[in-house]
Amino acid sequence: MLKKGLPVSAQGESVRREIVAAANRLFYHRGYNQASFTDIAEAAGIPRGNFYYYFKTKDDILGAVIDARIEGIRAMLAEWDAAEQNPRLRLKLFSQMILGSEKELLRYGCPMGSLNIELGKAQPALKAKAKKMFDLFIDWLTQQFAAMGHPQAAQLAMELMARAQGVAVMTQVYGDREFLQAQLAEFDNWIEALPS
Amino acid sequence: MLKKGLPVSAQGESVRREIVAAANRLFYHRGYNQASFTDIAEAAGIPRGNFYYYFKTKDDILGAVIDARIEGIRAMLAEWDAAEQNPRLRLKLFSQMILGSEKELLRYGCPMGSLNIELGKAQPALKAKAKKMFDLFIDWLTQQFAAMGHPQAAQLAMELMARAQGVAVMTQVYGDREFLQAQLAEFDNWIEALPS
DNA sequence: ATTGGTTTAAGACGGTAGTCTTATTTTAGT
DNA sequence: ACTAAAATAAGACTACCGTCTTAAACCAAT
Repeated sequence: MLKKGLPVSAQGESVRREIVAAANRLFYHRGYNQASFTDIAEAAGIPRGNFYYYFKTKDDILGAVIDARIEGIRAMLAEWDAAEQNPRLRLKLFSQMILGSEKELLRYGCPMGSLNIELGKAQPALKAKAKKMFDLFIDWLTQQFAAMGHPQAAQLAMELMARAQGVAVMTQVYGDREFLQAQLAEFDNWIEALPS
Repeated sequence: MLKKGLPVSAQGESVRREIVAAANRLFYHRGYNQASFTDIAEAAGIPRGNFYYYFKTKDDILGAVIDARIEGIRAMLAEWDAAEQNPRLRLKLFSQMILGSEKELLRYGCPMGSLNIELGKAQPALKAKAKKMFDLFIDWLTQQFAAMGHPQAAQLAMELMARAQGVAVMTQVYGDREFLQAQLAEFDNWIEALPS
């Protein structure tokens, strides 16, 4: 028998990816603890019992989901870096990304923020993994502010991320897309008004 | 038999309040869906089976918890109104309140924000109740900004609450009390700098 | 002291959670 | 075609979830 979670053939790999994709969606839409194995199996189109071949525990699935999200974030940030040299314009790509996920944001909030909040309450080991998604953004934002010659780049990054999270929370709480759009317009103004 | 949730004697009332207090704490610390009847019963010091006498369903308990929280918020806002006439200084009471709950904020995030995010994902009826906590603050903040003669008082209220929520999220994610303190100091500066 | 309603206590109930075992089918290399 | 590994499928298992019933204990009013 094979070590769990490491399918060998290409088709095994693709089933595994389907499970992760379905779990990713469900963890976001319902929350980690409210998404059951049965839910994920149905969404992925595999029988419930087949799970154990790919993942030993639900926590392992979350681990794989977070890894996939991290990979996605890395790819997105690399894309932004390649598409735009000017850090100010790169920051605008960040705000455009948020606007682009408007619809899901209204319904489910920020996938990083809501997951971290849920896990932070009583699942510290899992939360430590989930925090790494934030680290990627914070590091990237810090780089942009540093490239603009700002001495407190890391603090600015935290500030901007906090504003984004706050907007995400209030947007979900009030289901208010106009608030979201207005706040993102404010982001852009703030970015343009940044010194240097 | 008596209509559930309405004990008659004083001691029945006090047991009911203990249940609500224990549930309140656990819903905050673990999340609504992760806090079980068994947990609450243990914390309240009553046998599990005794619940049904006071509450028909878990949702009913949450309803009572939210009512209690709303009552607490109302009382707090009334206190602030009584203690301070100047709206600018009232807003500082708001930021002081946040600082005062620093310790729990670091561990569990904002009790209003985290509950709304959890319920917003897949329990719309319960979330609608939870949103009312936000309404109280938003209305109060709007009143203060209006008293300062600001034409866009409601928008400012949403903005300030969004910043507070964002700070709460990042504070919990990074367990960073210095960030919290620095951001609250910024709040105070921002409040002072507000035009009349 | 008895009665009748209030409160407490214990536990049964069906359902579903996550986990795990086992048997069968499929696949790829020879 | 045969074989050994990989993958699928079905369902058993324990534990705990929220819900609900029932009987005993308590208590105040007569």
